[in-house]
This record gives sequence, structure tokens and C-alpha cells, in this order.
Amino acid sequence: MAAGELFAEHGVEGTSVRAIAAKCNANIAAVNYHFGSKENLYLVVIRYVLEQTQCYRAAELMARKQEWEHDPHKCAEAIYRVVEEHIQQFFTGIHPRWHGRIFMRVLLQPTPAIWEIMEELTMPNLESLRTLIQCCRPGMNDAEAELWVDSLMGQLIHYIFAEDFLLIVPGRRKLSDNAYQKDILRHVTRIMIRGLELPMPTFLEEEVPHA
Amino acid sequence: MAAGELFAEHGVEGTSVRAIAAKCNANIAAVNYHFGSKENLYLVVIRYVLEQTQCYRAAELMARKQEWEHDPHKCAEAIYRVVEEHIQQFFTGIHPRWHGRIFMRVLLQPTPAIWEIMEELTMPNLESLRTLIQCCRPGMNDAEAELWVDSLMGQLIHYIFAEDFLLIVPGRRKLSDNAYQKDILRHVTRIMIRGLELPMPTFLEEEVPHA
DNA sequence: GTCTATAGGGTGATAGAC
DNA sequence: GTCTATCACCCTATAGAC
Repeated sequence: MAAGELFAEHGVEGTSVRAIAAKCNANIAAVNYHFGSKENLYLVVIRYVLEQTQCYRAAELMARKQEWEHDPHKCAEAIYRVVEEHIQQFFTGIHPRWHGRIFMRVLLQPTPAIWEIMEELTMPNLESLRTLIQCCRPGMNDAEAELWVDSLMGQLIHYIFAEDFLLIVPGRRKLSDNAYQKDILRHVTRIMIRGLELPMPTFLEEEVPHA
Repeated sequence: MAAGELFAEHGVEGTSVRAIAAKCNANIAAVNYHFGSKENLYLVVIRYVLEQTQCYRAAELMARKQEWEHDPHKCAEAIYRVVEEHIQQFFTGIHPRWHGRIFMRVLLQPTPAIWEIMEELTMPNLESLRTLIQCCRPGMNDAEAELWVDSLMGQLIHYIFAEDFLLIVPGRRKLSDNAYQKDILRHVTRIMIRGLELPMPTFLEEEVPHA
């Protein structure tokens, strides 16, 4: 959907149905015919993006937690795999850049209609992340686990959110840079593992970012 | 400025000069007389907010770094004080909630004009943070230090950015909750200190969030 | 400096022919 | 389903009286 690209970059208010129609060589009236209204089209785009970028790995890991929850080394690996999935979903070329940016707009300004979609598509992942972290540190209460989820998501989201700003800073690498993605993955995972006082996997042992 | 509140909540595109004028019982023409255009008013608001919420503590600490840089315990305390300042500036009631939200909009969608302001008012703080972290871990290169700054800022910004979303999650505390602010401060600081492998200050020793 | 009035243009949505 | 034409509205910005 070409609409998403415009919504992502200029917001709902900053995008006109006319611009959307022009971008995909369609008719203004046709857009309204298919989607009812601009507002509704926005919701359709959001649902599409959230479906595309859903993360399942935390839920998968929780489904077979008995295989790893008692081994701190495997807990650390679980963290790694979860961070890896999120970076794949948002940073790599799997999805166009505007997917992430739509997500950011949604987080910044959620309407009740938007929240229904998030409750269905986003919340389960956050819930899984929370319980996964609780598995890594048995006895951790919900409030503290939420802080850990916030820390993880915050670090990752920041790169999408502030991408345009960071790009203007001289000497910074682009988010599409493969080596940069790997550095972020390694860095964030290490912070989480060290913070949760889990054993550091050998493949994450000290190795400084290149540039 | 009442304009900022509207810009913060609905974005530039979603805010009309009429609404601004109405909110402060002024005339539509008067607004344009004083600020030239809506776009310019937006820039004035941004500059005002960034000036108000500037953080100086990192720069202050760097100015007298010889007092602490060789003592890991004092390094850890420096980290704490920097995080504390940022939380004070953005979470507590010192500034109205819309200050933070304007900041988020600016990060999400920086124009060249906006960036000039950020270069002047925001970049110095990020630079100071980077060098401060490098002081804590001598020999750390710029790329890695940037990752650390990103992690710190990402964790903090996330709470402002996704505030509305997080509020809808059942059982979550409000960001204005004083105990919550303290939990976040303690949590983020601990992550940074543990991640940088500095000694944990006694006042941050284990203590679980309440709720 | 502040107001009214208005210009000049863009907006979302729809009616009705094809 | 797709198009043209059009409605009714809201927008920014300004000219000109006070």
C-alpha cells in the first residue's frame, strides 16, 4: 500500500487522500469507495503493518520453556534470539522502512480504535517478553519485569524513532548498514544479559564495534 | 505557549492557527502578526522547549572530570546523576507533559530548520554524554560509546514516547507517579552501571519495585 | 498592535454517469 | 468498480480599518 508510505512520513493529518490516489495512479473516489474514509484506510494500514511485523519468538520460547528455563546459559541465548528477531523485523530489509515508522506514529498517538488493534497484535508479544524475562530471573515480580521489557523495547525502538535525527549526526552509520545492525544486536543483548546477571554466551564475548 | 500543547498532541499538520488563537483567546491575525507563519511558530515553540529542557549535568561533570574519572565508584555515581537529571527534566512535574511530546515529534520528523536548533541545543548534551561514558571505560571507541548513549536515551525516551500506549495497558503506573519515576531511575541506572561493569553504589543495592 | 473581512486554495466525501 | 464533477467546509495568510 502506497498510502502507508505517506502516512508514515507525514502522519494522517499531513497526508491527503488526493496524494495517496496520485501515488498509486488511482482515483480519489475509488479510494473512498474501497476504504470508506481516510481514517479507516489508516486503520487498515496499521493492521497490515502490525500483522507483518509481529514477533513470535518469545511466545515460541515460552511454549517450550521447560527445555531451557533451568539453564542460565540457555536463558541468555533465549534473550539473544528474541532481540535478534526484533532487529530482523524492524531494522533489516525484510520490511520497508515505513513499517517501522507507522509503528512509531501509532505508539506516539494511539486512538481507541488503534489500541484495539494493538491489543490483538502487539500486546501478546510484550506479555511473552515479560514472562520470558521472569523465567530468566525466577521470583522477579511483574513491575520489575515490565521495567526490563521497557528497557529492551526502548533501546530498539529508539533507533527507528530517532532514525532521521541520528542520520544527520555526522559520522553515524545508517540503520540499513548490516554491520551496524549486528553491533546493535550484540550491544543490546549484552546489556540485557549482563543486567539480568546471566552468563555471557561465548559468541558475545568482547568484540568492539568496528568504526 | 498554548500553541505548544496543541502541536504536541496533534502535530503541526493536525493543528490549525484558528485552534491556537481560540485556545489563548487571541486573534487569528494576531498570531500571524507575531510569528509570521504557523511553521515559524512551530520553530519558536521547539526552540523554547529545547531550551527549557536542556541538560547540563553531563557537561558540568566533564568540566571537572579529573575529580572523579579515576575512581570507578565516582564514575558510577556520575552515571546516576546524569540519569537523574534526564528523568527530572522529562518525567517530573518541572515541565508540562507537552514539552516531552514536542521533543518526540521533533525526533520523529526533523526538518533542516529543526535540526539547526537541535545542533545548538541538544547535540552538546549528547556529546557530553558520550565523552562521559568514555571516561568511565577508558579506551572505548566512539562507535561503542554512541551505542551506550543510544541505550541510555532510548530507555528514557521510550517512556515519553509510548506514554499514551503504556497508559492503556491495564495495571501500569502513570509516569507522573513519583515512586514509578524512582523505580525507573534506579532500574536504568543499574542497567548502565552493570553494563559498563562499574561498581554498584550502595544506595542502588537490590531493592525491588513495589507494585 | 489588534481586529474584521476576505481572498485563494486545499480538504474529505459523495452523487451520478459510464 | 471506476471515473468526473461538485459540494460544503476548513485552512493559511493578508489587506485594510481602527
